[in-house]
Amino acid sequence: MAAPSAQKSPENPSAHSPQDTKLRILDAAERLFMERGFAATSLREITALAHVNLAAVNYHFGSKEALIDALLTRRLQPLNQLRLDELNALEKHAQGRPLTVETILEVYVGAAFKLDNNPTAGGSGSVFLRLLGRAFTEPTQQVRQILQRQYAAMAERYKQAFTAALPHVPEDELVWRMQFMFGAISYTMAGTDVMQLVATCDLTDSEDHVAVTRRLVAFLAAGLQAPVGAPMSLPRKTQRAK
Amino acid sequence: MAAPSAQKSPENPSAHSPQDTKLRILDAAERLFMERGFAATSLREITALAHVNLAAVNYHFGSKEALIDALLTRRLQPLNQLRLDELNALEKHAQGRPLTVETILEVYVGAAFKLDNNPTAGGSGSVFLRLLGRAFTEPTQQVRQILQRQYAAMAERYKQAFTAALPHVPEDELVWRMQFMFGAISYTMAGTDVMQLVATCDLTDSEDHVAVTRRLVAFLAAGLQAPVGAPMSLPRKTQRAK
DNA sequence: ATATATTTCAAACGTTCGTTTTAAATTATC
DNA sequence: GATAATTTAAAACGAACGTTTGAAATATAT
Repeated sequence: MAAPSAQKSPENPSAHSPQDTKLRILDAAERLFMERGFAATSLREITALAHVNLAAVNYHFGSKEALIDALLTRRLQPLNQLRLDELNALEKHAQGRPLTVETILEVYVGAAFKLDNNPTAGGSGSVFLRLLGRAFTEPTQQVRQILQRQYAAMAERYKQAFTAALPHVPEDELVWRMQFMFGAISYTMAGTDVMQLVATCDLTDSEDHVAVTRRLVAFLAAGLQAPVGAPMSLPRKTQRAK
Repeated sequence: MAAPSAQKSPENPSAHSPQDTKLRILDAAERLFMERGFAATSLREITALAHVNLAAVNYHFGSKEALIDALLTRRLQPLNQLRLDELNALEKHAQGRPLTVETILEVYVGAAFKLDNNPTAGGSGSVFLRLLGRAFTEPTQQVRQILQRQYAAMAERYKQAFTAALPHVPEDELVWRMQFMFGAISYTMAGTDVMQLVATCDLTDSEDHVAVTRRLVAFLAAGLQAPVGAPMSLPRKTQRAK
């Protein structure tokens, strides 16, 4: 049985508290899926990193697909629940007065970073956030369905909050702007610095978290609040439209 | 030899003008990579859709990796070249006066849709744009390198144009906002409507192109022009800042 | 028309994949 | 401490993968 020296790293083969096999698999899979994508990661790589037997995945989860499902759900469910709870709490505290766009955005973006330091992963850092950013562009119907299931209610709730905060923006326009918003956020979370313009900003560093959040919120708030109409034809300054 | 009945669809097995095998493979691969991703698409599926022999891929391109490279380059090179040319032409026409943010954005986004109706693909529609949106979050180092190579110079050129159009935005802030911008654009191009909020907006329809472009440009222009500093604390309306 | 180069084709290569199997080891229950 | 249930383990399954091969077919050049 060996002394339970309690080294929880998935890379440590010796320490193996009983029945944490599922967690070890989830953490290893999370990391490898983030680094290589779902299709390009084999169960053999996952079980090797987790130091468990190959058959353990099919025993504990049933299949590779079911593993992906469990992996996404265990993070997304608490994350989007937190987003709902904090928005509800803020609106309750505001007592009828509409929230500002910045406040809503800060709650939405901030929730991702709050759960990021979750001890569940044993310090897996922002691994899941980067995986999530990529999952949004995943072609497989399975992943798409999981994301839709996990995001539908939350997105509808935030759409409602944005509607109250942006009375001058019609619904169809708001839906598109939320689409743009999700894109900017997901892309930022994924940490794919397209052209190495941003040298090496480590999203794991919590100091960068608040700085990026501030920049992202300012950008998105201005975009969401942009004047509606036909800004295509305005020759120069569009600032004072409407 | 059969009568050259000139049916160019990759799905037609009968018509097979000599030496268009490479094009048939590229078009079929483009579509399947878009629908299922790079890793999840096999060469057998590609050659079956293209109605060519399995070995043709390795004969004409060398490997699956080289096929991906050729596939991305044949679209990205003209696209980003067009973006550069049109921006240069506009600045030349402006004769020293700085361009507006909207103008720059319209050129950048519009170029993608211009080349989209390219007859090269035999009417493949917006297949590549959706593939491109996903390629930006691709984990493989190979794809990352291709994108960096194709985007580096163009992004630097646009950064310069934005700097002139946004004198009040410091460089590090601009780099981040361009990052957000690329995210929103890529995500929109990928056509992944996260939560089916947008019912079924077909990006192939050219009428939607201009509408989406107008919305996207308005959103991004406002975001790029957002007031800098500490917008976190502003309580309500940020509209009339600066 | 003959010779040369290029392209196509069917078949097979060795490897790796997700999954299953069967037995051994471990844990829980009485 | 014996019995039952759960978990781990090594090995193998068939299928699908990217790639290679060598001969047949086609195009090109002389």
